[in-house]
Amino acid sequence: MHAAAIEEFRQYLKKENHRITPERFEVLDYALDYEGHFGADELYVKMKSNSSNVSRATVYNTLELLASCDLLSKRNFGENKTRYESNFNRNSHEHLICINCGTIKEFSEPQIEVIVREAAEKLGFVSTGHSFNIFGKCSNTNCKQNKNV
Amino acid sequence: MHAAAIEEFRQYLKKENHRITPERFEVLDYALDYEGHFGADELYVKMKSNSSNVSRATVYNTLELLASCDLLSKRNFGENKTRYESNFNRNSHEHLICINCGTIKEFSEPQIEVIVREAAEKLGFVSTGHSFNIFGKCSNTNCKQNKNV
DNA sequence: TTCAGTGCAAAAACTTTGCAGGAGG
DNA sequence: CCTCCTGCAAAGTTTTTGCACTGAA
Repeated sequence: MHAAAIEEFRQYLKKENHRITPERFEVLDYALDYEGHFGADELYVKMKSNSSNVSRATVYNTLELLASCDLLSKRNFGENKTRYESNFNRNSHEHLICINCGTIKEFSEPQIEVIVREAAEKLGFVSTGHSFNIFGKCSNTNCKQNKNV
Repeated sequence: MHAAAIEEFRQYLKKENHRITPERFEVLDYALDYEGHFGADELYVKMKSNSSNVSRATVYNTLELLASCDLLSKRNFGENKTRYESNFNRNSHEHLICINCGTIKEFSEPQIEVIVREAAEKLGFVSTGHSFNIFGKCSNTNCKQNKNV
């Protein structure tokens, strides 16, 4: 299924002297299968409900590792919880978030890479990533109702 | 001291039918005096240590109001806590965050407003704001040490 | 064999909520 | 005088930590 991602993760773990454990690959599997953005606890609950017995601590720890090796991206849309999304076979993109219903849309804008590079250089940073979120109100008719962010 | 901001806040409260209470202006005062970005709880602790007796709930509530009327901006730098910063007499700006020591630098880039406008229009959103954060490593020599984000 | 990784539960950090009393309009 | 706001503490949410045990190398 996610053979390429699994291989990439395995090599990363090896290189960084982290142990290769079945739990870690189980988390990877669930993470890549998740549609859209997810929180660590959400993933943990989903795994539990599928009768996995991976612990909460392991899920949190593994997601951190997966973000370190760029298989996942860490996001934060202003709800004080960390969200992740799969990077696998995806291009860089930015987010538009509806402040009423929580709908998240994506867009790409090549110019942003240039801005990142120039700002980092000017201020003496080595950039490792960025997040660009636009907040607003979407055109969805029954928008107010579904507070399902 | 912050006469103009106080007046603006007063008018906002009136317009929105919120009551005008001394506690709210006390929070405003501390918020505008705060150097840089701060969390709600940080401000509460600071006020307590200055023997203010405004409650935690009131601080959280008032900061929300101050963000609604644009005297403060709400930020989130990926630490799962809401941060605020004074907007008063400040131009729009973006942030560069050091992932080691938490140093935050600012920069401006007029092009970003254009990108925001175009993306919102294309996806049918009415934009109410944006956040653009670049993460990276700063050039500070003793950077690893001070984890004082 | 060794120690990083795991499961579990408890603690921590930040925020929200419920309630009773008090003050703004 | 009617409620909105306040203070307080308790509860809620998400994440981290401590500890003893297990299993990868």
